[in-house]
Amino acid sequence: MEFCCSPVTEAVLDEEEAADLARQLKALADPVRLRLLSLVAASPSGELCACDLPALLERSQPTVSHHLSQLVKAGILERDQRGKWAWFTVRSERLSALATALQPATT
Amino acid sequence: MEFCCSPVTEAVLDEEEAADLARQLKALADPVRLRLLSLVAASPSGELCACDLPALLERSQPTVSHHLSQLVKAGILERDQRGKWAWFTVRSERLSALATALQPATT
DNA sequence: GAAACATATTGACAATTGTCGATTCGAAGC
DNA sequence: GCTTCGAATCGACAATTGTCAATATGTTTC
Repeated sequence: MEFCCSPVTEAVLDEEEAADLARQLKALADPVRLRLLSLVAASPSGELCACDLPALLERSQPTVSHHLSQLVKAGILERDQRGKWAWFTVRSERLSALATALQPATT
Repeated sequence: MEFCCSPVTEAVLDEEEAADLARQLKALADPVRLRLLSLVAASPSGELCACDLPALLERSQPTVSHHLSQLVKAGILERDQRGKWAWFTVRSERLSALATALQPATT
């Protein structure tokens, strides 16, 4: 599963490209996950401990864990286990690839 | 409902921004709608008649109509009724705004 | 206005999703 | 090895979604 996809406005997506891009966009298309992402991205150190997220997001620990794994599975967040805590960072290049896929052609 | 949102990586999204951005991304997060979008965007004239879409997408007419209205409601496509046919164009500025919302900070 | 045809709406249904409580897994420290 | 505590998984449930067949709406032409 590599960096998907060429801009949607450039050429007609085939079924596979469309499915792949849809899968990644779906991972982002949830308010809790978007806030989660922005919390990690905007944190001073660029990383956040999972332990702080239930309070910040006002969701239960299992729910937060579920959303975290969705974002990791989609390649948007990266998980790093340090001792008993799990830390998360944004994979900017993946986010950037998605932004490019949506960017209209520079015509 | 205006152009949403500032980049997710720039500042922590509040609930409302997150919900609005999620709503728009959700409109894109489907393979049929992504192919639909790319068909319209990549068409030589920049527009496409709804009448051609069921065949191109291999979906029933009601299903295509459903997806079209999702994209229009999200502000990503624009509908133009000309006689008995409905023509669709991409609202590039909206797509561009979404791309910007995902673009990581230029750090 | 009646017929023809393009598109939207309705109704139904299976599949997926977001959520939480309860439980399990796993790593540190004793 | 046992305890502690952070995080993942399980089970359940309501809500949403993608799909199509059937029907309705709207526009053009006769």
